[in-house]
Amino acid sequence: MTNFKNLRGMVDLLPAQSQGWQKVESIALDHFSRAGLKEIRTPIIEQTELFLRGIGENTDVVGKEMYNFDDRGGRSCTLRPEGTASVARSIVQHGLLNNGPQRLWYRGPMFRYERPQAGRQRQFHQIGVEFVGLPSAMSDAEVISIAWDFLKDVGLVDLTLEINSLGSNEDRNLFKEELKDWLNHRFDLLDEDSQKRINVNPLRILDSKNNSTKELLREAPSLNDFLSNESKTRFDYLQELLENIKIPYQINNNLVRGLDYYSHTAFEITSDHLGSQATVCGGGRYDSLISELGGPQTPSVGWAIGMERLTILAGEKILHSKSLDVYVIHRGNKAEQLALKITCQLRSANLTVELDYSGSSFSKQFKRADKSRAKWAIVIGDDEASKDQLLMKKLRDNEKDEERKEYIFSMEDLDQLIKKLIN
RNA sequence: GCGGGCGUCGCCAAGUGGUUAAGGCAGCGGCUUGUGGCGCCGCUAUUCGGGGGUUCGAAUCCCCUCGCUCGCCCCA
Repeated sequence: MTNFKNLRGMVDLLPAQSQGWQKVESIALDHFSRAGLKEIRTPIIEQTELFLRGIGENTDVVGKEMYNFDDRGGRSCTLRPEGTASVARSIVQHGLLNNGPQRLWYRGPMFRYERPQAGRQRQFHQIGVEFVGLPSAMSDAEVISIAWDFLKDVGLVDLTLEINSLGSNEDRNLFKEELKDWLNHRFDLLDEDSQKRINVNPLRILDSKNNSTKELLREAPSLNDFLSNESKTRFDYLQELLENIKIPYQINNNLVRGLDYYSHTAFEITSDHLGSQATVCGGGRYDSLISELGGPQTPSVGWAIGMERLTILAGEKILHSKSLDVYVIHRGNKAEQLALKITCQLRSANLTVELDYSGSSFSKQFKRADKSRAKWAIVIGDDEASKDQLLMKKLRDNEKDEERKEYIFSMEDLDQLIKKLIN
């Protein structure tokens, strides 16, 4: 076998899809720049330790999904499974916080060794936002609104925003102990996964999908009841803010999320058009991540959107590509030279131009011109070339014959020609 | 990592053990060596994801492997 294939879960983005991605990305960039965000680009490889510390050793992502390897110097390296830890690292390393809070966005490939599924690949792409150094509930609301408006603008419908408060670290630790206690008293009633999690990550049991565990958990203590007054007030205020800017939300007290660094606000935006991987956007507040990585205590909030899932949802709507203005048809040696010349000139006048390379009959070239959906054809053959002229013909206009007009231009009259093409 | 379905030309597919692997779309060429959107004609898989096995004979049966897909876990 001499043919090569892509590795499992590593997907080629083909020309048919790349236009849709570009469109989505340009909408994102537009939203980000209007929100005053700056881009940050970090390497896709980091030392493994960063993710162990940042994401948490007991999370699934770290425990079973990372691509790790030793480099030639014997350093343990990891292909980043998410963006936030790297961004936090970079901010601390370069002392960006000395310039005040950072409002940033990033995009790029992430890697997780999982079984591929619809909307899930081993190399996948996130576009994300981080507000670093801002403690207020208002920043939570703003960050959520950036995601929400962006997704709406891409044309997504039937989105649901779910929010929850995980409380402060103290709230959560108190609750964890209480929950562990409660669960241990009912150990035998739990499913196997949940039993394993009791000591490692009891919070995750809360959004167990196991039916009998779900049933049992109805009676369980709720994190909500362990929130301090301060945390509660904060969460209430966030809701008030969201209502104020007319972003509909649902409270989901079981929304915990799988990365250890979250505190207070956690949120997800989901769609029921995605199959079982319903989350398009996930995020939350991470007030202790930066200090965990050796920086100052820095309250922060952010989210990430999965590009694969987003483009699945955006579907056809987004795929309209820029249509061609001109298709250049030519035949003969002299004509060829003029054809290339006029193509370049039109492009520098900002027109979209495609040049035929087949060298086949005019009839064939016209068929291709028609198929290209260009508005105009420019024709250069021996006749035109010898007179330094070109012929321009209007294509597919209202499907009416009288619109198929032809015009002859001399190569000198470029300005007139362009004017004709643009109107 | 676990469980179910699937894999025939660039795309959609028929074929389910017997000597030549339908068809449609797209592509290319011609009818029409200088004029398009229709029509007609022709060409395009020594091969059925890959490897091995069973058989006189396999795309069709078996094993392994790769990939896709759905669900679980988890997440974007």
